[in-house]
Amino acid sequence: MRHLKTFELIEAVVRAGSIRKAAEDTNLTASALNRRIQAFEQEFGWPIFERLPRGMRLNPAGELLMQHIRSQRTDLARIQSQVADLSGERRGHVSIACSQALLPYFLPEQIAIYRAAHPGVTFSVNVRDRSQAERDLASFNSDLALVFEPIHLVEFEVLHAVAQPVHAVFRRDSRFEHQTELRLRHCLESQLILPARAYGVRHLLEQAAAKRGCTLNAAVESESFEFIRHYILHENAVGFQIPIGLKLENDHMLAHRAISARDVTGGRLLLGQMKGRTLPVASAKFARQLTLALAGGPWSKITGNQEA
Amino acid sequence: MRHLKTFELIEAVVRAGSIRKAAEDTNLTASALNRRIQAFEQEFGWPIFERLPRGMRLNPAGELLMQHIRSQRTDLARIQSQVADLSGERRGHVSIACSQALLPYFLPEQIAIYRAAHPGVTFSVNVRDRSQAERDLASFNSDLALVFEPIHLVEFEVLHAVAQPVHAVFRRDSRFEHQTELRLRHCLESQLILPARAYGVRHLLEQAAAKRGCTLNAAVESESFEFIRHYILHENAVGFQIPIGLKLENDHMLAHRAISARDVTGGRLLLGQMKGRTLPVASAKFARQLTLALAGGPWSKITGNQEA
DNA sequence: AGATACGTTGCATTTTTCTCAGCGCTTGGG
DNA sequence: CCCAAGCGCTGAGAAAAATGCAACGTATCT
Repeated sequence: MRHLKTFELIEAVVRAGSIRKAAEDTNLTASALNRRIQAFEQEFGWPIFERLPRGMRLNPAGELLMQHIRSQRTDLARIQSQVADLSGERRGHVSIACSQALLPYFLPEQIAIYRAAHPGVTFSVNVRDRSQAERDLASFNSDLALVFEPIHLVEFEVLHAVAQPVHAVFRRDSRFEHQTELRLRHCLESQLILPARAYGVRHLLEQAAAKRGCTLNAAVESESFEFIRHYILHENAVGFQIPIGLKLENDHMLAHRAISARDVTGGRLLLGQMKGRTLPVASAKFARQLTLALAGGPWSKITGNQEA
Repeated sequence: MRHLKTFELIEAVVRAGSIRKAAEDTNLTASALNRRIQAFEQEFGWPIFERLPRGMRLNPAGELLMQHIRSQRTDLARIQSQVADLSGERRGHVSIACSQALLPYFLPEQIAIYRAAHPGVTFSVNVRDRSQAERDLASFNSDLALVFEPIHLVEFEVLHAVAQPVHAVFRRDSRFEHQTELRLRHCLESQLILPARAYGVRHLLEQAAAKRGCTLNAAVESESFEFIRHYILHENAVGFQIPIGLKLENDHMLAHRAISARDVTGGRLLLGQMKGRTLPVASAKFARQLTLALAGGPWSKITGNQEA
């Protein structure tokens, strides 16, 4: 949009850290860019940048303004989305910040379902850990967040929540295959493949272990859930994940089963948005679909034994 | 602001109802204005005006956009106000929609107190009836509303509420002067000077009368509370107002006294803002002052007999 | 049917914005 | 200790965008 050019330029300067670098990014001369910034500061009434010998940085006034710029831009996008909707065009874009567990099965399926009904709607899916996801919402970088056990919850408005017990993942030929109830102490006797400490599953396991006075000794630790699943095939070890990231149907190699709730308390998978924000039409509709899927789908029923 | 020029022009067209009239208001040619509107519609993606043979009118998309424009403008003003505040300048503007009763004593005093502390803050005070006041908030024309017995309350977020019984106003030489308790039936024996039907006091009186099966016969009816007060001096009649609009101290001509709560239920004076909106610093601070004044000041204690 | 008010368009003109070159300044490295 | 590099900033001419003017087509009201 033409009339928002000034705002875009300001953002470019913030990103680049200096006028000269931002000028290159925006296909402008440093002098032209400089003058637009100065003209804006004049109209605004106060400087919004600190001039440092190495470039520009936002001052407190600028930080305040940046918030306005971001919310203003997404608000306008929302209006356009609403207009598109009332024109019957069903266009729009949905941006989601999510935990890794949603990547293999749940989100691909849900997005495919939605796009089958509304091919004009595009999606962007970003993997974020549980604190980053909330920052993404607050800075308007994502419309929705679907995260396991978020931390802060200050700007986070919960749209839906489902319980997700921690599941142990193991090879089909392991001794767990035929046990009726899975206890944590049995798992701890095996080699452990643990997710990194930033993740909710790890956090729940640590809590459970601490309560029992034992420690978790990871044979292998990884940030990638996909790696963990694949590693288990090579070494007869046990991994831990939440069921929404695991296959429901049979698999000839891997199986998974919930750990008894007596040992490890289950976590919550939360669908949320930024508090108080009105979402674009497409995002709001997709959120409704996710809510229904989470509430009514098989995901919510996974509390007992399942095979991977 | 330069980059909001397009928005201002769109607003001008909405107000004027046609490009040519709006062009005069904005010191532009119809052709220039027309082209800017067209350019904006192009960028926005959809037309926002209906072209009628008699001029332009917003279409549904335009209505949606107008909401954005208004909220966007006030949001920017809020940011500027916050910046002014953190620069220690304590500048800003407070716009208030209020009932007539606040005009003679309460608001002038409160604004004077505030401006003594913050001379950089300017005020605009607009008299609005109880439904108009809420519309003013919703369209961002006012930051605050201070109204007696508002009607809709949908977009209205109550910041503070105080009870205001209906008071009878009469000449000092009237027979009410020495009565201990004032009953409605005594008042109805006199000539009545009533406020217009739109006002809350009238509404409460009508309710009370209807409950008793009697009717209110106005000798004189007026929209102006000031007129009513002055008229009573000429004809020995009785008027009705709420105490916040009446003098606390003695007055050699007029006196007032609460009507028994057994006869007329008291109304509520509400201080409010638009639901969910973050007010500019100056407005928020002034609202806090008003809240304290209403809660702790003599206004809240006026439930018994007082002299005007 | 004529007058009027409306949005819209082509073209010359004015205003704004941008580029180019250069200045003064601070900083990091030889 | 000086010099190169990077920074924000300024002046003057070039380029681009916005504007004004006159005119056109059309629907409404009298």
